[in-house]
Amino acid sequence: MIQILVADDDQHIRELISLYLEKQGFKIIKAADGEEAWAKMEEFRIDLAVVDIMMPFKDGWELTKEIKEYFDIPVLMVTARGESHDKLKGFDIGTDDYVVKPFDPQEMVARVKALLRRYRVEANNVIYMGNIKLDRTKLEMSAGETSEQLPLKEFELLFTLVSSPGKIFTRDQLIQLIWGYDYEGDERTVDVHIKRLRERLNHMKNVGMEIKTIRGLGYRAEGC
Amino acid sequence: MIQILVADDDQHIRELISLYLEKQGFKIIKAADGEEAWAKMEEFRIDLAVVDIMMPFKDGWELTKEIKEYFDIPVLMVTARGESHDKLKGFDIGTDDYVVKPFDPQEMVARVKALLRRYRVEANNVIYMGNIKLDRTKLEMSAGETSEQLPLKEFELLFTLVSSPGKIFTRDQLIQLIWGYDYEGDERTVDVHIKRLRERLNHMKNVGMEIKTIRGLGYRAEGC
DNA sequence: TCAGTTTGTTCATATTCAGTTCATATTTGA
DNA sequence: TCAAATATGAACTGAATATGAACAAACTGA
Repeated sequence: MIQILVADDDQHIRELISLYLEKQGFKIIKAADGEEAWAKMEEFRIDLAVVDIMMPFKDGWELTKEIKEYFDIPVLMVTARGESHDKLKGFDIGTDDYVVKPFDPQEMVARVKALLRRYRVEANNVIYMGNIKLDRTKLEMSAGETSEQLPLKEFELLFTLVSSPGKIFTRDQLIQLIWGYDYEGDERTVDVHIKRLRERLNHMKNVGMEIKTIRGLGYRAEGC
Repeated sequence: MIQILVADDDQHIRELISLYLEKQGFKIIKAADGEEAWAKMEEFRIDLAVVDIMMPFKDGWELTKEIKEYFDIPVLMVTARGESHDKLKGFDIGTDDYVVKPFDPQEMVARVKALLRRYRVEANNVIYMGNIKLDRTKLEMSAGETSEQLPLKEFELLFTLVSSPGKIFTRDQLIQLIWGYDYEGDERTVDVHIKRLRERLNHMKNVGMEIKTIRGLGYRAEGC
């Protein structure tokens, strides 16, 4: 069951949002201000948060910042008209998308679904990073219109890195995870696969990510 | 607030465990069988699960496996005497620790705390000082919007200093801690790394801390 | 079955850069 | 003021990584 936190001090809007989302089969946890919203975040396992900017006690910026710091979930912000300047600020602190009041409920629902789709490790076999999509069932990497099938090892390597963006993997860890603990071969094999992956990522333009070398440690996937 | 799931079909044991854990200030979410436990996992944000092996509908193995697949939390299993063979199986699927019935509630509490500590410590790869944040998994230093990746030695040096703010480290101590006791090189190497760190900290504005020289002794991290 | 292709690994070599050293300047405290 | 400690800039070096190519193994389709 997907659970969504709706934080808005205006009861009407709160109910409106909840109504439409419930119709989609989501379970809604409601909060009337920022403090309450944070309390609910701590209590419930939340998949996505819809956050109004203007709220008593703790405003939407503050709340979103805290959510992003402690949870790895998408946040949809609700802004009033004329707060457009703030939008940037919102994205900086990790908002994923926003709607402007008054908004079309259908559009809001669409955005929520898009965010869930984007964030979801769809059936654990599809993950996203930057502009690329990795489909494990097809060993396929795609970006925009182009897509390409990768050799098994290369795919697994990329998939592993992308499954924890930012995390540094040592060669040893990668070998354990992909080749298995009893692999006898050379650690440098990883380097070669990394090189080939980089070539592919270069040929695909606008991938929005790269594999970075952490000298002395290993590799990591990084947005760019 | 730390929230713990207690899954046991025996009401007495469930209450016993809950009682002792509540006394420690934890919030307890209770479940009487595996299915219910999973439902609670989905509903609440759980920090740790205490799981009995023998449960109706979905046994402890199954439950633990699912928990481990979808959540990154420690699981303490409760086994009946004579299930010792199964213990291994339990560890295979990712149990972190177990107690054997009948158990000493004090011991159970101790194990829960140890698990929380262990998991926290492992999450202790991030420390803060002033306005900077140091993420050891990424070798990353960030302050506000900007962040930067440091070379290994520089990072370890900064991390060491910041992990005990105010404490004076001699060059010798730093070398022992970072380079190892068998380092043969020059003590002055520390100075150079300190210098480079200071350059970085200067370029980052508003870091809220500095590395101070204690003439004749060494260095320390200081708020400012 | 067999040539042709793809994938995975190894190896030899080129390149890079973090870490160190060193020479010199500056600061500090008595 | 002076000697000792520390800061600084720059050059060096070697270990780590990147790269190109060759080889081996597995797979493909006729």
